[in-house]
Parts: sequence; structure tokens; C-alpha cells
Amino acid sequence: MEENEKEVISRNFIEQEIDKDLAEGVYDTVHTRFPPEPNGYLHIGHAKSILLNYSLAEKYQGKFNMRFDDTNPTKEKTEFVESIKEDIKWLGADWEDRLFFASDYFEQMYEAAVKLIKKGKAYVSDLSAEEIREYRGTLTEPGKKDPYSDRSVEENLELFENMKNGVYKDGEKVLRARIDMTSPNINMRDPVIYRVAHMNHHNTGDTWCIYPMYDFAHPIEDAIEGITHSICTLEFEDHRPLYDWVVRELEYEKPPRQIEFAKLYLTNVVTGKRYIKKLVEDGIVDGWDDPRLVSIAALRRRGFTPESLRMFVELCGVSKSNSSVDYAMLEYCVREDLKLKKPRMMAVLDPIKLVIDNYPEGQVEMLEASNNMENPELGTHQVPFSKELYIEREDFMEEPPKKYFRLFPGNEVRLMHAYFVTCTGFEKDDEGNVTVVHCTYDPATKAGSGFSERKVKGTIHWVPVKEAVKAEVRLYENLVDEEKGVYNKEDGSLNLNPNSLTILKECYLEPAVSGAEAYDSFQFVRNGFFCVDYKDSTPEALVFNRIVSLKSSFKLPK
RNA sequence: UGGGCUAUCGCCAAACGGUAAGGCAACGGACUCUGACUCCGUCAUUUCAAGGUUCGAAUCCUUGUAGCCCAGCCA
Repeated sequence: MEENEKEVISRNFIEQEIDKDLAEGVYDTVHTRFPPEPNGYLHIGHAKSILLNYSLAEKYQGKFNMRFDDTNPTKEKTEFVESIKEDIKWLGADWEDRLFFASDYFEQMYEAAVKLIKKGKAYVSDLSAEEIREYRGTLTEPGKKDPYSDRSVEENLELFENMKNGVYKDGEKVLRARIDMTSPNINMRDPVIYRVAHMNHHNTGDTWCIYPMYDFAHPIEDAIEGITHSICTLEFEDHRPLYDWVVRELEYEKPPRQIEFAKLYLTNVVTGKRYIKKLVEDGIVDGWDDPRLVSIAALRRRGFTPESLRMFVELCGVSKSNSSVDYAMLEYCVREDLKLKKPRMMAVLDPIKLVIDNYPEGQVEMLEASNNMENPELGTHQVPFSKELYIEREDFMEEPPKKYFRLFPGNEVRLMHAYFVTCTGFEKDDEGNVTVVHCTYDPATKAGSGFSERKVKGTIHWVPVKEAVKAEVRLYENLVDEEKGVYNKEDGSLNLNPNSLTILKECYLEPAVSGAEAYDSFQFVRNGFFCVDYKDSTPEALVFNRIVSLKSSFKLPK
């Protein structure tokens, strides 16, 4: 039965391509890789790529490599390689012992370039960057032949060796592939494949002063590692002919195949490394793990789990159409993952005092509360109960609308894990704000006593005034202007929401929240979900059945 | 204006010439020690548009339209 249901789920287009390759004997295994450039932190979009590559390898019982694409020393930092490794491990993509650096292949790439020169497929050019641009032509006009393209193999070999030996300054000479200056595909107009850069590389130090370009290096990296399917994003589609040219001219057996898919965009959040970087550098957010961001580090801090992100990526699917997934889908995935796994505690965000007039003054009673009603395996904990409690301000109404089942004068509700209480009155301050709600309790209705004489329509959460732990809550509102969208199309800037960054609030928690003294904030996830962000330790998610959100926790029926 | 790619519900996304899956969201209703969760139900006579081929078209052909990517010695 389950098997059948699984078969109904169709395979994504990449899997279909792989199936075809396997069936036709193009490859007899599947080997994928994730090749980030260590120039920033990973975000949700990378998670899609990582998980896609990893799960493909897993599904086909193949292998998955981790590789840093560090061919441009001007942009890369060691700091980022560490964070990237950490994030990928956390996501659960296991590269086993296959951690590589493109820079480890510099020697082989150099030899590959020499091979191309010997085949007459590459030449050294003295054109400046500006001249190369001019000679390249435009989108509509073909390029012109490079005046240096007729140099002899011997001369090119010598010049290229000189480039390697540091004879030339940066920008003085480049190595170009000889393809077709008139190609309608600009990438094929004799692309530069090696440039001179006298710079210290994070991995190879000063060993090299020439560095290969992505288009030349990437296919070689894939081929060396025995990658079968080189999966990348759509913007590289135009580069595929060049990718294929490189592996063909270099005569690799079983050359890798590049397949492109659409990047993941989320509604109303800043995706895109460039933009996240800018927000961090401009100090608009607190750092790479600011909870308003969707970097992996931020999501982790905010209480998202690796499982929830895996579920999310799986749910989003893979296609070639540019799309923007609703943020609600991400939230659904955490809720789905956490709801049975985590203890549910009571917390009051916007407190109002509830006094139980017929409860003995000074008495404290320990009540047993289930940690998770839906999952008894999580056990129970004790909650102190006494005469004065805090309840949620929105759980009391002086004049209730129809279908309001919570506290209002004369109405009886259940206090979660405790007793039935009946509202007997309330107090107001001079401005007419309700300050205290009065009620009486019925001892016979204690939770777990099996009382069933009468039922009550509403159940509300609470926290004891005296024993409650006061916490500082940080609620994060959307960073992005929902009206205008994420990016300003005209100048490429961000449309930030001017009046909604961090909101500090005090809230009250039941004392059982473990290590409560240690935390300093909560990250708001969504209605009913909080993550406790403990100081100096891993964030831990706590789940609440219903908790007030910033906007409103629910809508009353009209 | 050259080339490449993409258009299926508010948002993702299947369907590969045989009569539009599924998920998120939304909306009804049942249940409930939270109005959450769960459960049940509703939600594309139509696939960017217009023509054509066919017994039959989201799928094939034609002509349009819209969006994304490409003119780094970035990846």
C-alpha cells in the first residue's frame, strides 16, 4: 500500500535525465557535488542545491562530494570555508572523506591548458580587459578576431609559461580558448580561461600567480572527481556549450554532464548572497545569523531543524521555471517537524492578571502537566498553581462577540492543566483598560481527575505570577516591505520595511522551561512556535499550542 | 534588436497525444485540556494568447505575448 503510494510520486526532471543516462549506459553510477565559492555564508537557496545533490546521490546509491570552488583568490576567505562546512554538516549532507578544493587541481588545470595550446585550441592574448570587451562584440553584433590569435603553438607555450612564472603583471596577458568569435553565444567568443593575479591564495599561498576561470576550471574539477551529473542553476545554461567544449577538447572519458535547475526564491525575504552580504556589512542586521535573514545560520538560530529544511526542499520540488515559494510553506515544515518532537510549554506574551478569589491565599499547588498532549512519550512536568496568575490579554473580553469561547463575565473556561474557572468580574484603570480579571475555581474540575459533569468550550494557558520566569522576547517582523516586494527593480536595491525591525517585549514563562535563566531571547517562528535562544549555547525549540503572534493569533468569526 | 531558457489554481508542482495528481495557503464543517493539532469537505470544464493538425491536445505545428539569464581578466 505504502509502496504503491510512493510510486505515484513522480520523479523530477533531473531524476528523469539520470534514469535515461543510466538506462543508456552513459554512466553506471551517480556522482554529484556541491561546489560553493567560499565568499559568504550559505542560505536557504544553497540548502536546496546541497540537499538536491546529496539526495540524488543517496537515491541512486552514488556519491556526493564537497568541493570549494576557490579559483579566484580576490574573493575568498578561510572564515567562510569553516562556516560552510558547518552548515552543510548540520543539514545532514555527508561528503564522507570527499572534501576537495578546486585549488588542489591547479597543477592539472595548468597541464590541461598546455594541452589545449598544443592542440591549437588556446592562445595567449595581450589585449587589455577593455580591448577584449570591445573585440567581443555585443549581444547583437558578432565579435572580431583577436589580433594575437595567430601566434604559433611554440610562442603560446612560451608565453603561457612566462605567465605562470610571474613574468607579467596582472592584466597584462591572458590565455583564451580558441572557439568562435562570431558565435551568437557570447560565452563561446574565445573566452578567457586563465588570468594573471599576483595574490596570496587562502589554500595555495604564493605558489601560483595565474588562476583559471570558472568556465575552464569547473568542468575539469568535475571530470577529475568523476562527477557524472554536475547540477547547477539556470544562469549557467548558456555556459553548457563551453563546459562541453572543455571536457571534449580535454578528451575525458565519461565526461560529466551539466544539468541546470531554477534557484529557490522565497516570498518576502531577502535571498541572494549579494544582498544578505550587504545587509550584514551595512549593519542593518546584527550579523550573518540575524534571525530575520534566511542564511542557514539564521534559520538554525531561529529554531528551524535540518529535518524541516529537508522537508521543505522536498516539498518545493525541482523545475526550470523561476518561481518564488510562499514563506508559509517553510513555516509549515517546522511546525510539522516539531509538533510531536518538542515539549510544549506555557508562555504569556501580553499578560493580564487573573485572581482566583476562592483560592486560598498563599497556597501553592504543584500540578502535573503533560509535555506534549499528542506525544505522551515526552513525559510530564510540574507547574506551580496559585491564587494569582497571568493570562493572555486577548483571552479575556469584557463584551465578547459571538463564538468567543474564552473568558468573559459569567463564562467558565478551563485553565490548561488545572481547573475550570468562572469569570466573576474585572477591574479597570482610569483609562478604561482592564487591569485584573476576577474568577472563582471549582476544585472538582482538577485536570486529570476525570471530572465530566459539564464541559467547557474554551481552554486558555496561564502562568503563575510569583513563580513565572520573566523573559525578554524579541519578536522579529518582516525585514522586507511587503507592499513593494523584496527588490527594487529599478536600481537593484532592497525594499526594506522601515518600521518593523526588532520588537522587544517582556513575557512570562512557566518555570519548567529548562535552563530558563540562561536565555536572553526568543525568536518568533509563527503562531504557536517559539525557539528559545539560549545564551552561549544551541538554540532549542519549544512549542506552544497557541501563542499570540505579533499581528494576531487568530481571526474571530464575523 | 542576437542567443539561451521558462509560462499549468493565490504560491510551489505533476501530467511526456487518451480526457488537468499532490502539497502550501484559503474557506466550510466535525472533534478538541487552547480556536492549535487531527479529521472530513470545497477550491483549474481548463493549462500565457490566437489559430491549426488529430477521433482526441497542457502535451504536436504556426504566429504572437510576457518573464528570467548572457556583452567579468566573478562564480
